[in-house]
Amino acid sequence: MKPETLNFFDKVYQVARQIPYGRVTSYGAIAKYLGAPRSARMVGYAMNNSSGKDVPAHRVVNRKGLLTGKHHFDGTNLMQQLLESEGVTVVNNQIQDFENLFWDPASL
DNA sequence: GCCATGACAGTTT
DNA sequence: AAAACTGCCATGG
Repeated sequence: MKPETLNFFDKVYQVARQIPYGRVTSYGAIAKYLGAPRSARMVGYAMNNSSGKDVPAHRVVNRKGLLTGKHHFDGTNLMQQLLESEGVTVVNNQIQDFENLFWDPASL
């Protein structure tokens, strides 16, 4: 990865790191916070490259609270396990009470 | 430099 | 209301 490329990704990583314990956020929320509400897909793309980083990708889900990125984790239910380990209830790859657990980066 | 892909989101049928 | 389609933007080939 080139240093310039990290520009966008790094921003995503920084925001993702700000996600409090037991909280979740959506790609669109992060993208919007970064000033690129249309680049929600890029956020997920960045997460894919977050391997080896301190980025809690398991706390980032789509706007519906669905664990769309669970496929990118090692196991099949690893992402769900991590969330449940933080006190987040997940059923059928979907976060329960998502609206209540939702964390907006603008809340900083 | 153009074509294809993707962990989303919003709009339309 | 549910499902399908398109738009968007950055990355990789």
